Parts: sequence; C-alpha cells; structure tokens
Amino acid sequence: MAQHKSGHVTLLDVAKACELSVSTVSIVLSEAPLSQNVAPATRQKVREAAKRLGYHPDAYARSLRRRRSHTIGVLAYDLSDPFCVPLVQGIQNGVEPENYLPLLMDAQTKRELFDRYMKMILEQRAEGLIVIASWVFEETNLLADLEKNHVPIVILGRDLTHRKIGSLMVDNELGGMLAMRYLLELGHRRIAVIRGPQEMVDSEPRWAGIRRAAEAAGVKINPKLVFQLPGLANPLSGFEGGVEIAQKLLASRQTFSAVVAFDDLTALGVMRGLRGANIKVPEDCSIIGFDDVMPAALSTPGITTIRQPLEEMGLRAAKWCTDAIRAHESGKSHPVELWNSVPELIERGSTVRWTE
Amino acid sequence: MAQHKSGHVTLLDVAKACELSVSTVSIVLSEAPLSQNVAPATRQKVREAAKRLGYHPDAYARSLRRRRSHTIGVLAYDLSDPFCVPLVQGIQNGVEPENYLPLLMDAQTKRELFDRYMKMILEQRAEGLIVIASWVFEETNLLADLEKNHVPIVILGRDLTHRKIGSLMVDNELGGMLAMRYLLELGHRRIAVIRGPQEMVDSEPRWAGIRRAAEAAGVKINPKLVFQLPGLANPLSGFEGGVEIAQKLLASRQTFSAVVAFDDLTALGVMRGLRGANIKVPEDCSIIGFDDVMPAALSTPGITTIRQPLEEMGLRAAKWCTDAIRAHESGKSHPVELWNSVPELIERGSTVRWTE
DNA sequence: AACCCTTATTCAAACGTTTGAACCTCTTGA
DNA sequence: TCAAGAGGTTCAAACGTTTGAATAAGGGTT
Repeated sequence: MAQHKSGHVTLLDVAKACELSVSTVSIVLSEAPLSQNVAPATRQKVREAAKRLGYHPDAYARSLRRRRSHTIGVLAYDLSDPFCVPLVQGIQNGVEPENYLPLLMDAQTKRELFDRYMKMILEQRAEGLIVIASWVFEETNLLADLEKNHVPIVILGRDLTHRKIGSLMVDNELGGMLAMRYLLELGHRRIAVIRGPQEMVDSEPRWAGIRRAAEAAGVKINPKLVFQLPGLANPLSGFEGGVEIAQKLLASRQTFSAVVAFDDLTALGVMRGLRGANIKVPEDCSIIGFDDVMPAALSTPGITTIRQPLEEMGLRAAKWCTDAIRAHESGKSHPVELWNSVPELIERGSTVRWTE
Repeated sequence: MAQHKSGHVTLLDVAKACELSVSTVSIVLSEAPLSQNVAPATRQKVREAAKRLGYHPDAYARSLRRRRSHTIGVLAYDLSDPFCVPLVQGIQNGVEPENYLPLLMDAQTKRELFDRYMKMILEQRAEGLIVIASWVFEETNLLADLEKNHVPIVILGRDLTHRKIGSLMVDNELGGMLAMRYLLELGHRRIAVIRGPQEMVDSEPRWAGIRRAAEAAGVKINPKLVFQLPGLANPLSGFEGGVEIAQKLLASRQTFSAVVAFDDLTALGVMRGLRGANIKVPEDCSIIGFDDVMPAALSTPGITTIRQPLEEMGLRAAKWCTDAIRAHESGKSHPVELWNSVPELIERGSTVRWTE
C-alpha cells in the first residue's frame, strides 16, 4: 500500500485513492468545522479509503502546523520506587480526559538520564511538565530553558513555589502526628523513632509532628531511641537502612515496644532486622510506616501506615498543569501555589494494643 | 526572548541574533558534515547565541524533515505490577545508547487505554514497538495497521512468533522444575501446588516442569494439594488468590509442608493466609514463588523464588528492536525469533530443610 | 587570463499537515 | 438577466527543520 519513502500512509495517498484534494481529505478526517460543507457521500468515501489504507495522521506534521504538541512531560526520579507508580497513574488519569499524551520518563535516579530526558521534553515541545520529587531537579540548568520556553511546571513531593513552580506535598507534619498519636493511643510508651535522611525535605516536618503528638500526650521521647537514616542512594536503601537501624536498636539494649519508621520500606527493613533477634511483629513490637506503598500491604503482617493519597495527588498535579496550559493559552496567568494533601492512617497487622 | 507565536525559540531567532542564514545555523547546531567548512569563529558565535537564547531544536520539525522519529513505543499492560518496572528499565537502558526515545505508555490493564496508546504510538511514528505481555494485544485490530506501516514489534512474556512478532519469554518449564526440585532436595514430600490461571500461557509449562521434577524424584503429587488461581483481573488478584487458596488448603485438612506458588504475589498471599491459622513460614511450611519481584525481597521472611532476569530481558528486547529497525532501513529483513531466557533459583528465608 | 579548487555561506525545496481565502456551479429571488 | 447566496471543493501558504545544489570570493596553477 504505502509506497512512500517514509513507509507511511499520508493524506496524499488517501487523496489519490478517492480522487480528491489533500485539503478535502484533511478537512474530513480531522473533523474541521468546514467538514459540514463536505457532501456526506464524500465524507463516507474518504473515511473508508483512510481505514482501508490504514492511514493515521502524522503527529509530527500535525503538531508542527498546529503549533501544539498536546503533550505533557512526566519525569519520575525512579519508577522502581513503588512510590512513583501510583503518582504516575494518577497523572495519566488526569491528563487523559483532557486529551494530552503523557510523555513518561524514568530517570532511574541517574543524573545524566534526568538531564537527557529533560532536554527531550523540551525538544518534544511538551506543553507542561510534571516532575516527581527529584532532588536533582533544583540543580539542573535546563530549568531556566524551560522557563524561557514558557512551560508550566508542577512538582510532586517538594515545595518549589519560591521558584514559581506549582508544588504538591502531603502534610508531613500531620502524618507524623497521626502515626505517633496512634501508637500512643494503643498504649505504647517506649517508642523508637527513625527519622528520614537529612537531605529529604519530608524528614523534618514528620519528626516535628511526632514530637507534637508526644508532647500532647505528655510523653517524653527517649533520645536514645531516636535514629536517623543515612542518605538514600537508591529505592532500596530505605529497606537496608531499616535493617541496620533495627540492629543498632537491639544493640543499644534499650527497651521499646514500638517503632515509627520514616517510610514503609524502612518499616519493612526494621521488621526484617528484628526477626534476626527473634522479636516478633506485632506481638513483641509494633511498627508503623509512612506512604502506603504496595509492598507494605503485601507483607505479613501488613504494615500499618500513614497513607499518602498518591493517585489523587497525581490527578491534581495533572489538573493544575492542564489548567495552567489553558490559562497561558488565553494570555492569563495561573497562580503558583503549594497544596498539602491530607494523609490518612491505615490500620494493618503490624501494630497492636500494648499494656506494660 | 522568544517573541514567537508558538512561544518557542527557533532557528530563525538564532540566525537573526548572529546575522547569518537559517541554513548555516542549522548546519552548525546539528553538526552536519558541512559544518567542517564553517569558519570556527562562526561556529562559536552560533553556539553561543543558541545557548544564550535557550534554543532547542523542535523535534517535530526535525523528525518531519528527516523522516525519522527516533522513537520506540513501549507499551506496558500495567506499571503497578512490580513485574513491569524492571522490564521497562531494561528496555530503557537498551534503547538509550542507540539514541532512541522510549515512548513509555501504561495501559493500566484497561482495554480502551491500550487501544488509545497504540493509536498514539502509530501517530507518533514510533519506529518500533515493544509490548509487555498483554493478553489484549493479540486481539487489537491496530496490529494490522502497525504491520501496514512496517513497524517492527517485540513482545515480552508471550510467544507470538506465528504472527511475525519477535518474542521473549522465560523458560517456564525449567523454572517450574527448579522450584519443585529445590523443595524436594530440602526433604519436602507433601507439597501443595498453586497453578496459574488457565488463560495465562505461563501456567501450563510451569506445571509441566513441576511434574517433571516430581517424577524425576519418584515423588507423587497429591491431587488434593493442587489448586488453581482464578483469572487475574488486576495486579493484586494474585495476592488475593493466594490468601483464598491458603484458606482452602487449610480447610481441606490435608497435611503439607511446602507450597509452590504460581508467582511471588501468590506466595505472599499464601503467607498471609497461613498466618491466620497460626502456621509459621518457614518453620511449619515452606513457600516458594516465581518472578522475583520487589515485594518478594522485602517481606519477612524473604520469599525464596525463581528469578526471571527481567532487566536483561528488557535489554534484549530493546536490542532486537533497534536491530530490526536498522535492518529494515537498509532493506534487509530481520529474523523473527523466540528467545527463552534462563531462570535462576534465589534462596531466601521462606524455605527450610524438612525432616518428617 | 582562463581554469579549477577550496572555503564559507546561502537558496530553495521538501517533509505532511492545516486553514483562510478563493474558486466554481447551482439555485433562488428580484 | 443579473446579483446574491449556498454548497462543495481546491489553492497556496505556513509551521521549523534539513540538505543538495548554487553562489561567491579568494588563491593557485597553467
């Protein structure tokens, strides 16, 4: 069929096949307003020919001419972090009804890849960009180019409003508070805390929330039971960190009946670490995580956790992005804001009521 | 800077800025062969202007003119299945050095989405397509259009060589055999088996491998200990199936000391199900899974499993795809084959030596 | 002084669409 | 008989690149 150099069926092929001009065919197939004036018989003929030949409009030619790519870049720092996937799916579901194509890229926690993909997003003329919480992001010099090209940007999991970037985060302080309060309500008093790594913005507010809950209950947190995760090199280092800290915790010979872990993977790590000393979860020690990623639900016992509404956050990010594009189109400006979404306690088997 | 309608910086902008023609600028920036003849001073000037203005070539215009998109479609049936991500990352790593842009799409096990994305891949003029094991794929009528447009296709996790589609699978029979043999070697004799759902191609060969191992050891499999997963509606139904089957297994009052689960999520489900009856893994019952997905490594105890070399498989799929594109370009044909990759036993805590 | 070669740059056509304007051919009403 | 309108279709320019061919200016060689 397609005797073209490119090997693709073009409008011209269809036009020839039904002995019409390219214009008419284009008008019919793209359902332009003018297509009302095209005789129904012609319309039919064109559509049939197109289907028969297997014609699909060339997005490149179309976007070039229309000066719109109908594309939104989605840059995830690492898809193998189970945290990313629900966000991505939320984003997808958010842009799909608006007829945007999500240009999904996975930087695999590699700096070079991140920059490479960022450049591609620019070259592909993405009309917006949604970034999933990457620490690299702030440093990239391509950011300036994005701004020069007037691409609206949203970031999930960081606050970059000071750089005119829409930002979405979970209310970490509230989350930390919920976690701690729950353990206290269950009757735990000697509670170990694993703080997040220094360089993560989430660490501090979660810790603040934990202290607030303790204060509110009039309970002192034993400083010897407070630990800190080292930096996160890859998606699994949270788990490994958890294992190690559990061992340190045991070595410290302090007594404790519960652990607030920085996130779910850390919680899973702690569970593994405690197992080595034959300490059973939840009978001997309760554990609570944060995020509610998939592996937390699949382990036995399931990890009680503070859920981030990830799909919903992705959806909102997508919404903001498409709104910003629309606003920019019609010359208006779109407000850059910081949204906090509300975390929620999910009770599972890793926590249990405690009486000394 | 960019006073264009499109809001983007174009070659023309750069050309004006350094008082040269568009051609010269293009030649310099795209490092065309002719750029040798361009005076070094001019080159320098052009590069600087481009950088200063934040110029990035328009992929649409470029692809249109070059008649190449340098893009490969990657269609995953559901990213929230932890099975997909390592494959995707392997594919990424495979196409990246060849300078292709992976167009990653996640069908979220939804038929409409699958078709939608397939159409987009066609319209985006992807030069190749890599599909991750989707049962929907065989049915789609867009397949014919892909063929009309001469797009080479590879599929991971299915054998579609009869439809001229390169196929990559793990050696399921070998995998099943490895799993069963390992349990037998550990001394287990009363082994329950959870077969995969009927509609999955992997189910039958794994079961065959399991039987082969049993026969080789002269051990009979008790039919009352053989179960079958119902169809998989979503990535989590393996887990839920596992929980239910564990309950049925307990209700059957048969004695058993080990379970071969169809995959890791099923294994995790079984672990959860047994817990309800206070049966401990691995002390009272060993469990072995299949795939080696992330949650299997994170649970406590870790799930012993048969590993599929997913990253490597993704890499090979990518390699085949880029090779096929190259071949097609130079008019040659590329052989359509079926590759089997070799699974590997990963020993973790969920299995243990058994003596009656 | 005519020739060719080299170096440095530009012309202009093409890629496959879309779309405002133009073009026909009827019909209708004055 | 003519103008106005409507219905149906096409013209041609444009989007931002790339690239084969053309141009121009200098510098040897004969």
